Amino acid sequence: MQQRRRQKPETATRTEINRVVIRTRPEQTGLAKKSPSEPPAAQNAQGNGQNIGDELQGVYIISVAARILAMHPQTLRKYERLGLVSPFRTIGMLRLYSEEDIQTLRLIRHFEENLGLNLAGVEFALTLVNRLIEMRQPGQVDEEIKDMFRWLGLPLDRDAVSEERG
Amino acid sequence: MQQRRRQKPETATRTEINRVVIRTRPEQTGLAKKSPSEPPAAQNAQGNGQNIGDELQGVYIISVAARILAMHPQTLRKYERLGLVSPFRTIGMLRLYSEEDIQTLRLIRHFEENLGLNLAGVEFALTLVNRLIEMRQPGQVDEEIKDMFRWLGLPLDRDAVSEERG
DNA sequence: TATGACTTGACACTGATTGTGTCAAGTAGT
DNA sequence: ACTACTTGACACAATCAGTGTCAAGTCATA
Repeated sequence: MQQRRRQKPETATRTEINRVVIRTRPEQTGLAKKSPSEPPAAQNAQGNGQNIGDELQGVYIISVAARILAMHPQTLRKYERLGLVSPFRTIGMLRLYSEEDIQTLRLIRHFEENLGLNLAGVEFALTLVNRLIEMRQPGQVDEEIKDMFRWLGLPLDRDAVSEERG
Repeated sequence: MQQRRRQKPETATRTEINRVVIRTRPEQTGLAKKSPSEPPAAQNAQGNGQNIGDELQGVYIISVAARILAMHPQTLRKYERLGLVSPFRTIGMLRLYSEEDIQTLRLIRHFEENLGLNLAGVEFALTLVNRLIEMRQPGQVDEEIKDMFRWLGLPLDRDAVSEERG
C-alpha cells in the first residue's frame, strides 16, 4: 500500500552464475526452516529477461530475484537487513535467493499491498504464519487453521508458501 | 513506536454525565462481541481528574476516556473512523466508551508501541485476537492458543482483554 | 430558557516510515 | 585484465500517524 514508483533496471542483466561457492545461511526469520543443515539443492542462478515465467528450481542473485518479483533490489536488501528474509551468501557475499526465499518475498508483498501492513506488521504476520504451520503438525484443529490461512490470503496447501513443494 | 508528543488538555474536565440517552452501537470491529443485543449496563459516565486510578465500571465520554488512556481525543476519533473501536453514541452523537472499549484501546496501544504495528496491522492483530478467542471455545488445542496469547502480549485469561471480567 | 463548557467533524501541520535513486569500492566470470 | 554486477551507505520523495485548531452543535446547570 506504499508508493510504487516506476523502477529503473538499476544495473542490468547477469544471465547466469555457475559454480558459485555457497556459504552458510545466517538465520531464518522468514518462513519455516526446512532442516537443520541445509545446503541448497541447486547451485545455478538462472533467469534472463526473455523468459521470466519459467523459473526453474534454483537460486537467484539479487538482480534476478528482484526482476522475478518486480521489486527493487534495494528493497530486498532492506528486507534482509530487517531479518525478513535471509538469502544464502557466496564467499564473495553475493546474495542467493532460493525458491523458498522468493515465496517468502511474495508473501511479504501480499501483506504489504493487500493488507497494508508496515514492515513490523509483516514480521508479525510471518511469525504468525510460521506458528500456524507448526500448529498444523498434529493434525488436529484443521478447520480453524485453514480458516486462518484463508484469512491471511495463503494457499490452502501450505507447500506453496513455505517449502518442499511436491 | 510513533512519536508521542506532549499533549495539551485540549478542552478539559467534564466530570459527570447522568442519564445520557444511549443510541445503538453501530458495529463492532474491535474485540469479541458479548451478545447479539447489547444495551450497556451502565448509563453513567464517570471520571474526574483526581482519582483516575479507580475506574468503576461505566461508560466514559471521550475526554475522560482519553485521560484514562493517556491518549489524544483526536486519536480516539481516528480509531473509530477506521473501525478499530466503536463506542456507543448518545442521541446527541456523543461518544461513550465502555470498559470493553477501553480494554480494546489498551490493546491497540500495545500493538502500536510494543510491536510497532501501523493501523492496518492493528486491525489485522485485533481480528486475529478475535479469531483466537473464538477458537478457544471448543476447549481443544489450548496450549498452542495460549502460546499465541503469550506471543501477542495478551493476558492468559482472556477476560481482561475482552469482556465480562469476574 | 439562557449560558458556559464540552464535543463534533474537518482540515492542516510535523515527524517518522518506507521505497527508491545514486555513488564509490569490491567481486564474478569471460 | 576487463566488463558487468553487487555491495553498503547516504539522500530524497511520498505516505502515514498523531496532534493542533476552528466553527457549529450539544449538554448540564442555573
